[in-house]
Amino acid sequence: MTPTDVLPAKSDGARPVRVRFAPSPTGSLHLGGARTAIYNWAFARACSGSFILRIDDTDPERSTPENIAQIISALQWLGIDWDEGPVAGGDYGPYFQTERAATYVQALETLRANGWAYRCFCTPAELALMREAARAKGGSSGYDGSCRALSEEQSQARADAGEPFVWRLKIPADHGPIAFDDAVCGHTEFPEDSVDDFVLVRSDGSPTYNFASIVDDATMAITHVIRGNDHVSNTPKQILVLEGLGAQIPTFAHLSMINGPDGKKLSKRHGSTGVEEYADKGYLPEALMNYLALLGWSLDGETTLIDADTLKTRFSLEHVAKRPANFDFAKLTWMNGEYLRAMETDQFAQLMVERLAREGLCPPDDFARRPDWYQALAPMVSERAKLLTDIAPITRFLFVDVVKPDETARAKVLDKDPELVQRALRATLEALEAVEIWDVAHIEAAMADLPDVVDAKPRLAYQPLRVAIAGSTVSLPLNESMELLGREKTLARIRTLLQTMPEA
RNA sequence: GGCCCGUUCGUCUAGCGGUUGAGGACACCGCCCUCUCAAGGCGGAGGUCACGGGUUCGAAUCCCGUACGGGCUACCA
Repeated sequence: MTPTDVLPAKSDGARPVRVRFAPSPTGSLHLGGARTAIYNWAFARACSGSFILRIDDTDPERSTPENIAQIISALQWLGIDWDEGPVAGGDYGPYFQTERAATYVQALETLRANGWAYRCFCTPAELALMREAARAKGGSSGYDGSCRALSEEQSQARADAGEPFVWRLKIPADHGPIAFDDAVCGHTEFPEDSVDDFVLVRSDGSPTYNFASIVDDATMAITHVIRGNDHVSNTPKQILVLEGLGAQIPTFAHLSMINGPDGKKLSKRHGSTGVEEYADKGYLPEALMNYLALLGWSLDGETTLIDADTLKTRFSLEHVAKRPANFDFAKLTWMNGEYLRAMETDQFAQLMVERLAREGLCPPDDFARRPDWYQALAPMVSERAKLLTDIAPITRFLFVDVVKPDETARAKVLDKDPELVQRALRATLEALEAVEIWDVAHIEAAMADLPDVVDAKPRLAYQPLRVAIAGSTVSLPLNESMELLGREKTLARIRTLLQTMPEA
């Protein structure tokens, strides 16, 4: 097999769309990476193309199996599926760069055969000096190409003698500016002298990112390279490699960066930057995907709630914004609430039990044991929760044995008008003790005239009861709460609170 | 230093030369609903479209410059 066999033939015919997400596993999947993955995935789906996951692990120092596993599970959590890559397999593998050494060797062979590569023996010290001098002169600060002067014999002899060297790209002297039409940024041009003869293969034989990545894109027949804005300056280098290889040049689409709320680069300082942290914090994958999709892309400027199915059919590169976006936690959180409320009752109830069980408030199989109870509770909770982590605080009073009035309840209710509290609680107790059938309808009927009985405004008449059963001035609706709590517990809590009240 | 890019309400965005007195969403404020909190409904405030020059009958929309912000400038990715 000759090197060119692995390269797609140059052709003007429309190729089937193939895009890839190629994270380097030097850390977990962060928000920016997740958005890039979502755009690639949505684009592939909308074009009926293929979405490929490739692990760009050419940095041996920082790449770890743990990071790879984490990235994969984060993508799965988000609901992103890939047609080729780790787990999925595919015809263009392997999908780990560390397993693709042969491909890079072949690509280098092709480059050499085409006169596009040469050995460089310069030492790091020499290189540093060179950069310094170039920068002082005020021009571009790249490699000056001194090893180009070496003849093939000299070069080979020094290599044979064991002198360390790297392979550099030999950019044709009269090349001219390198231009490409970015699907997001539009026409982009780089002067030829702004790109230097960069390193292709390190002295240890491993390929650099700018070489391996684009060779893989070519051999994997990638048609659209959708990636972060930080790669714009790498693009001319990669195009040059493609030219040297005689390979087809894909369409590039560079996405703007995501900044923190303060407009500065997103970092831990702003809160969570890793996708899995959002799962822990109680965000739904659908909400995170929706939010991230809208951070730099819009469907029509009006629609804000966009589900995965819509993304998969309507996503397009044309509406991707050029400018960087600031991450807004408040909007993400609002959106999460929207998705929570849109959930089917049973589905939400299951999530609820999962969360409660995690807190030790109920057994893991509690939903199966009393589905009706949870189905009644679920809508009241989903209406109030913004995050999954809100569930436990909201419902805790239904699961614990005793509730203790919190500080606000003390100050604003119990201590404020003890006399009214006792009056209201006694009246409530009396009314509830008479309830024959313990359900919302009967409880409600019994409680309806409480304000008249205690001669207080409704809000004041009912607050003591709320404190008694929930220990708080804020709770789920009372009648429903009492039904769910059960007759005995409800009455017991009212009596308990009454006993703690000072004698009037 | 050099090379590239960006700049519309606090934030995310719509806008591709006239139909825009710049539209939507989050957040904020008010009212309604109401046993609290939410949810929901209604309404409000918030933008001299970074700035300065052009081009044009007409510019947020096209061109040039300035300022500010960002990226790259490694044998990192």
